[in-house]
Amino acid sequence: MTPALDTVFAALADPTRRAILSMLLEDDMAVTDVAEPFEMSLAAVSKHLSVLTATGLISQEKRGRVKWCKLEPDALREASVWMQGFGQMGSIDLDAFEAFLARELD
Amino acid sequence: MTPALDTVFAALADPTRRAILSMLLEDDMAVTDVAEPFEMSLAAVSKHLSVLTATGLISQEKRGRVKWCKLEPDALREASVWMQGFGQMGSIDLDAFEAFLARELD
DNA sequence: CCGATATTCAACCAATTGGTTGACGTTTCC
DNA sequence: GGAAACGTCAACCAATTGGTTGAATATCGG
Repeated sequence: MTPALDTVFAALADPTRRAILSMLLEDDMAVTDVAEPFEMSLAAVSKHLSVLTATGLISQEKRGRVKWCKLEPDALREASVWMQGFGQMGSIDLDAFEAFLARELD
Repeated sequence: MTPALDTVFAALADPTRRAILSMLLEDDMAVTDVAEPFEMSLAAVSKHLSVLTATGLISQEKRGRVKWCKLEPDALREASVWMQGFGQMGSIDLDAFEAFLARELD
């Protein structure tokens, strides 16, 4: 089940949540470490992480007393495709785009 | 000035507004015509159009007594690029991507 | 077992959002 | 001039959001 566009875009509308996603691009992180750079309570960051988890943009796994946060970039897929329906990307052939990616990432 | 990611994503989070953008992909439309398919007041749709205008996703021009709404897909650019920083698209070279587009759209 | 660490829960609060209705200003047409 | 069409404004409302604080729950290390 791909996440609904509503919730994905709503999740991305908050700068704190976007920053968290960027941080997780580097590596998986514990909740406390995610919260460290932000000037808000740990509880607030915990809520943001709940939102991201609910939309599927991250996943959380508890190991011992620490809960690890992991980026789930696939959840961005549907939203990304939707956006590509507009503007310069309007007439891209998606298969050709895949092929391009395959070549590029080789 | 490219619109802030905050406002663009927030604008896209509402299904009515996304539907409006899709409609405008076909052609420019008057406010009344935009509102027609929706089961809500004209005033409500007018508000949605104000939000879209404020973020730069559409522009509005009044000619006579009708106000025309026009899609401004460039406003999606920044958000689209941001999203491309994640997932399968993580390591794309943007210049190569542009070149690919140029070839593709030729 | 005890204290420290990691995280969430619950209650609360102010601000924002998405909708309503009714009145209002323009422009058009007969 | 006057009615109808086009659209916004203003006031209001309920629900959601993003934050706070303080208490609660696990888990770890000595």
